[in-house]
Parts: sequence; structure tokens; C-alpha cells
Amino acid sequence: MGVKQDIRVAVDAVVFGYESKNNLSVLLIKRGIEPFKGEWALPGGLVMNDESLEEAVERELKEETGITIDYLEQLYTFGKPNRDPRNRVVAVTYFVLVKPNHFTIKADTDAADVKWFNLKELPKLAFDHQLVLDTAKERLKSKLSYQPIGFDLLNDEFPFSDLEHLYMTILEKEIDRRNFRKKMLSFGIIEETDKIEKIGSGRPAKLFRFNKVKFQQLTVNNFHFDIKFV
Amino acid sequence: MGVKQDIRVAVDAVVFGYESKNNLSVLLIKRGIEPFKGEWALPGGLVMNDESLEEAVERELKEETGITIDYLEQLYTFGKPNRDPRNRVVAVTYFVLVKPNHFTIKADTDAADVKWFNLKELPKLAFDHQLVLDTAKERLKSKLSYQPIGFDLLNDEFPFSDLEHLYMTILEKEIDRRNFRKKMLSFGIIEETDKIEKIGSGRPAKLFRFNKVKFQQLTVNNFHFDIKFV
DNA sequence: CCAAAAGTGTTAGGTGTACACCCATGT
DNA sequence: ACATGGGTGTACACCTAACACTTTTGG
Repeated sequence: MGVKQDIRVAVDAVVFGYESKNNLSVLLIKRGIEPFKGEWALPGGLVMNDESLEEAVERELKEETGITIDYLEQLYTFGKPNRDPRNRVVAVTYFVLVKPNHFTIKADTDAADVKWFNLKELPKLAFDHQLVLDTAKERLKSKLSYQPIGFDLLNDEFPFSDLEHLYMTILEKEIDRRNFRKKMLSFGIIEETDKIEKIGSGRPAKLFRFNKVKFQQLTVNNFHFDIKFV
Repeated sequence: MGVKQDIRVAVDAVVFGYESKNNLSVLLIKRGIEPFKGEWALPGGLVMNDESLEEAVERELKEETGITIDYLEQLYTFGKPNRDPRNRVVAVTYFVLVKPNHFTIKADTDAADVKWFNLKELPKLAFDHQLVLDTAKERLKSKLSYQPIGFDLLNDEFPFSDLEHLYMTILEKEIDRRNFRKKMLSFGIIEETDKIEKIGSGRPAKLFRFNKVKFQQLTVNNFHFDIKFV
């Protein structure tokens, strides 16, 4: 049957965070070891023999970055020979969202440094991680329109304008505020709280909350979240 | 750094074919070796050291089934420990479509037998392949609505009713023929040929053809294939 | 002339899109 | 009173969904 298989399995994560108007970021670590020592890369590492792929991602993110995961799904598996200059490595990549609340970062163990980078100000990335990131950006962009994942990038209670700006930032287009609000509210999955947030100038904003339970009930009854713009 | 990693990487393919009204099938092979010897499983096998994942799927499908691939995309990667009773195996699975023209099967090498199974009459599957198949069915169902993949399950020239039946079979719902035809034709990506097919009873049908080039041109100009039904 | 499947139009209701002014607060 | 961002309504165009009869062929 030919030569014994000699391939490693790794997991890598693309972690997105959103802070304010036009500030969509991704979490990177500065590599402490060769290859690509000193360059920036996606958090990740080899899978251990007895853990699942998801457990591996969660472990690596905890070890390397200390963030709390709000949303996680498998992204894509990259397996071309020569992705890694040392051995052949097949990388199962994951797509992760984090709410601003959970941004807290601790740089302990094997990562020399951890940092959020605005997507508009990225450094050169190690390995084929730019390709992975581009794949994740596409996923984020397309999922935003047919799944309520935007709420995993905002705190539990948020002013409506944050949601608007989030959509405009990710989709990279202008959206009519009135139509956006109307459509979003028409789903009946967002509820008004009795709180009000005053920051900076202008009229204070009511805070809203995503009702996940309501969304799941509706989904069972054949409701489809769908919000598109020209 | 603990114990050396001991994980194998395999590829498996879910190959769909469609023949006639309500006849959506998947290609399975009867396993010639342990474990699960004599049971039915998805075609697939271990990845060789110097081939890409896609090359591995293509090689396995050629070796084991002899079909011609019309559409291929990565499906999902299954990596729980204990999927395989012998070693830990991470399986990168692929989603494949085949036109009726390309159904030709040859059972040569390591597969004891190859066979198309109607999705309504499936045997028990080896490993976690039922889960893989279910994932592929979902993918097929959802992609059908926003990508023109249905045409990769029909011959190049097809009567309109085949397309209708294909959609109804996969989506498992009744669709109004008049509205379906109107909407499908309105995209301008299907053209009439001057051929006519007479089979069985009833009025003979014009044959149509999917214009892929036209579709790609439109896609560049921000056209989105989208065909949904209540 | 009957059976079988192909082919075709209209209407009403709902949804998407475009668009502009008033409101509440801090300075 | 002014600057800043929050909050709201309407009208028209377009698309969706519901629905039934005629045409062409073979037996």
C-alpha cells in the first residue's frame, strides 16, 4: 500500500470582533517559534490525539488568547502539500465571533504577543493565513444576510445604530437606516429594553436585545431570517 | 510537548445522481475489508503524502467507482476521536454531483461492489457515514435555492419538466409548474434548443440548456440566482 | 376520442425601495 | 440656538402566489 501516511492535523481560528463604527477586527498572534518566527498568524496548533477538533480550537484559543467564544463554526479545511515548510499539515479552520464584552486578552504561554488588528490595517500573515482570513471574511459577509450572527459581535444590549453600522461595515455598503430598522424589527426577534444609553452628543438611544429563544421558536415554524440590500 | 500526534487523514465523497422523477440516488461501495466488511459505505480512503485533498477524492472515485465528476466542493470535516475503530481518522468529506450521462460504473479494485441507492431505500451505513450523508443532503437542499447546481444533475439538454421534478424531489415539496418555469426562465440563463424529446405518452417536450457562460457574466454584474418556494 | 404530459396569463396582495423631516439631548 | 445623532411614515414599483384551460402527441 505504498509509504506510510505522514500528515499532521492542525486547527486554526479566525476570530472576529467589532467595537465601534467601522472597526471590525481579527485576533492575531505573533509567532514565538520558527517557521515565520516574529510574524503574525492566526491562533491555532496541532490537535491532540484524544480531543475533538472543536476542543482543540477552544483549548488553543484559551491558551493563546484568553478570549471567550460567543460563536464558533467550522470554516474550511486547507490541505495542499507544502502549506507548512516543515511537514505536511492539514489545517481545519474555524470561524469565531466574540462580543466586545469578551475581548479581554492575556498573552501567557507560547504566543509572544496577541493583538486585535483592524481589517483595514493588517500585517502580512504567516503560512497561507491570508487565504484563510479571506475565506472567513466571505463567510461572515454572506452569513450576515441569512443568519442572525451579527448579534454575536455586539453586547447583549445594544443601540440600534450599532447594528446598522455593523451591517454597513461588514457588507461594505451604505444601507438606508429607515428600511433597515423596519425590516429588522419586522422579524419580531429583537426586543426593546427599558434602558437608554447616552454617549457623546445627540439624542440618547434606546437599547435593544436579541431574543434568541423567540428566534429558535420561529425557525422551527419555518421562519427564515433574511436581510438583503441592493 | 506530550505524545507524538497519531492521526490519519482520509477523504470521503457523497456522490449524488438523479435519473427520473423522484429518483435521487447516492453512490455507495460495499466494503471488501474490515472494519465493517460487507457493509455499505461512502467511497473514500486515506490521503497520500504528496497529493492534495481534491486529488485524493478524484483518485478514489476513479479507482473505486469509475464515474465522471460534474461538480465537486468540500462538504465538512469530521474529526471526533473514535470515528474509526482502528485508528483516529479525520475525514475531509466532499460533495459531488454527477449527470446521468456519467453514471457508468466499473467495480474493479478494492471495492467489492458499487451501487446507486435511491435516497429513500438506503441500507445501514458504515462508520458515521449516515451523518455525513445527512450533512450532504442538507447542503444539496440549501444550495439548490441559491446556486444553479441542479444543472449538474441533469444532462446538458433536458426537458423543463425534469428540472421541475428535480427541484420537487430534492426540496420535498410541491412547486407550482407555471410559477417555477416563469421564474427560472426570467433569469435568462436557460436557453431553448431546437430539439424535441418524445418519450412515453403526452405532448413532446422542447429541450433546454443551461448557459453557464451567461450565468457567469451575470454573476459578475451582481446577479444572484435565487429561487425559493413556500 | 381519450389519456397523458407540455405549454401558457392574469390578478391581487405583499414586499422592497426611495426618500425627508422632527425629536431629545449636551454645549 | 445649534450641533449631533435618534426616531419615524408614505407612495410607487415590483415581485410573489394563487389559480385552470388549451395544445400536442400516442393509443
